[in-house]
Amino acid sequence: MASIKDVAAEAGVSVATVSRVLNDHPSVSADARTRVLAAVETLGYRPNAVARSLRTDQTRTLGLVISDVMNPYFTELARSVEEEARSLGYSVIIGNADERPDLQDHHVRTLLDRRIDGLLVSPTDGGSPLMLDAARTGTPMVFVDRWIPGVDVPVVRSDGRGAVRDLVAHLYGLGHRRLAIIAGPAATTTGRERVEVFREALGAYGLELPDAYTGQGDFQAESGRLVTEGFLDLAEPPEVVFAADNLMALGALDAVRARGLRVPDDLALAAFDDIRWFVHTDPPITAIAQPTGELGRAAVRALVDRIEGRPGESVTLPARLVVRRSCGENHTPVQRSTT
Amino acid sequence: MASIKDVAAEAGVSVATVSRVLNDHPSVSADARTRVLAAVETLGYRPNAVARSLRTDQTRTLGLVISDVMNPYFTELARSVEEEARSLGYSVIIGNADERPDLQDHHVRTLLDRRIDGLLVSPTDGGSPLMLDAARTGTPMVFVDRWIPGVDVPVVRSDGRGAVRDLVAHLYGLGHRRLAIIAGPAATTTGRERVEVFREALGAYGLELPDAYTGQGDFQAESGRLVTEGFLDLAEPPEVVFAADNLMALGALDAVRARGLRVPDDLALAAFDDIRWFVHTDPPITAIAQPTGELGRAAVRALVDRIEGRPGESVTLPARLVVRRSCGENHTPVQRSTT
DNA sequence: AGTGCTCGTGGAATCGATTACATCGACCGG
DNA sequence: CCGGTCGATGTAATCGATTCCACGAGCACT
Repeated sequence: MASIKDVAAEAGVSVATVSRVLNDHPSVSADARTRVLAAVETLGYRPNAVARSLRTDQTRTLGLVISDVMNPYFTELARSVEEEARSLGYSVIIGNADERPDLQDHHVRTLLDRRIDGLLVSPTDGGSPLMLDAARTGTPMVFVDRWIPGVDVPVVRSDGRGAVRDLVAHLYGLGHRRLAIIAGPAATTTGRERVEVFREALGAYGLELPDAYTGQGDFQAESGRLVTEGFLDLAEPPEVVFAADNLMALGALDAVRARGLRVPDDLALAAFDDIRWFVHTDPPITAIAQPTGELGRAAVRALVDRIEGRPGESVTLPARLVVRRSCGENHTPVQRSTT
Repeated sequence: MASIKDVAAEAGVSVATVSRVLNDHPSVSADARTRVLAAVETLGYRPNAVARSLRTDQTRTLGLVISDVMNPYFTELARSVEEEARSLGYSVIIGNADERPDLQDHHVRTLLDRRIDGLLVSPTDGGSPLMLDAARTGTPMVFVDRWIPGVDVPVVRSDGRGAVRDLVAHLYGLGHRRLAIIAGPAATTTGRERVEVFREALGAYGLELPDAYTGQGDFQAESGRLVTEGFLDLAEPPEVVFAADNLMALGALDAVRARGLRVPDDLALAAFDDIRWFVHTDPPITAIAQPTGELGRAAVRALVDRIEGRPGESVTLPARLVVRRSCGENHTPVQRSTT
């Protein structure tokens, strides 16, 4: 592969001049410029990004460590992150943690080794020493979706409080009184928060969230299935299950089906995170939709701001309720959306 | 960030010795080794992968350019690719082409600039000069799922011939005679091939595939919807629609629903690519399942073989039919699977 | 004419690793 | 006791860019 030296030789100038042409530095003569450009063309020269990075100490690459690529929510997030990054002249390397802290650490480590300019993380846990360290020692960093409390890093996320309130209103209006939740891992902010918000919303209607109705999941489909089976085995099973993410909702659906029961008649179902497949399930699932694309874009903007020396602030965007048929037919005024 | 020089100073040895310790070269004294390791520890030193890559001319990174990350099939492929690569000591950078040749080119270019060790591609089109060039000039490369005919690059893919035959047998057994297909882009091998294989399988039953029953899609949901509407507008609409990928099947489902019709009673539906959501749609969708994970792993192995100087061969794995309810209740002997 | 700019250019240092080569003791066999 | 080998180590070249600095030419102003 041709290097800058070859180009310099071909054009009859020094490597310094070639570099100047390529980075369009002002003081290069028109003549030199055309000769260099011609040489670049004939040699099919492409600058070696590795060498450039070594010298300039910037890779124009962002790292994105997400909890689970197979989760459509994160896939969409990853896609919007890449799009926005590309439009700002950055590439992104995605690391899939699969909800495993060790894998998360592995990815953070290799990304750091590769000297990415900044890191976007949706933490799987409370934060390993490695990540805390990176944050402290000044690696530009932004949390997206989930975050680690007490760490001084901007957070880009959505606030589901209003939407969960709308959901509870919807459920209450439908006559449901025994509501259960499949929580996410307590180590994640979203895992904890969604339960709290739900409990709070129930409180407004004088309803409780007993321990028996609080199942512990891990954001994966299988855990949703297991927890739902537990609910169904209860002497007095809940009337509604609210899954804290889309995969656990899928698992819940499995569990209900496996018993020959039906949604919403035997058990109503709602989920946090709206994905396009929810329109096509049987029945279509009522969900809380996050502005996923906007979240990804905002996160990249915040990170790039940090990288380029600007402030880079936290952003919180509201989620909204999308009512479908999985909680029963709807006749209340809280309906907000469709499709 | 501490460099190898700092470590050398701290340990009281030369950088060469530090490097030797880190790459466990045999001739280093135990004493030097422990001192270096201690220094590494206290300084929290991590080797700069950028510098190392420049010197060794290898990045231990694979590039993966896929057609569409939002397609669950490719998401799963990407995941298995990353897993296998990681186990072999490589990282992977994913580029999402979104079925757009220009984006595909953009990613190939930046990956090449970053001097990735090898490239895994699922081409969106017939191949740009850039990609053809890369293949010719010796960049280790492997095609996965789709390929470009006439280019001397190993191909890892699945063969749907047998499964499509099983599908047609299943449909025929159910009494269907008017079968239509939503094809993928003619620029892709899978787009063309699936139509041919389908036509061939129909032929075995004395059935034709008229032009009117061959809709042109682009592997995206919207095109599936459009094509299906066209089919439904026909004076004599087909009894079955076979979508050449999962997203177009989703679009077809939309189209059928939008008219208040039902699957499979009014129109039966089958898809190439099985994804977990198909179990949960209404009705569950009959599909041809590729061994996606195995495909991804085999592709990585072939690529790494090439990179490390071993042959690196093409692999073809069989797909299989998974019968569900979207084509009508099944009483034929060809049923092969469940779940 | 002399001074001081600016402009275009090349030489060389630099980034942080790896590694060929040289050096120096120690040890071994004859 | 001496030449040779081997093991441990350091010095310096190298990878391919960017960029500081120096230099010379041309030009304007006094």
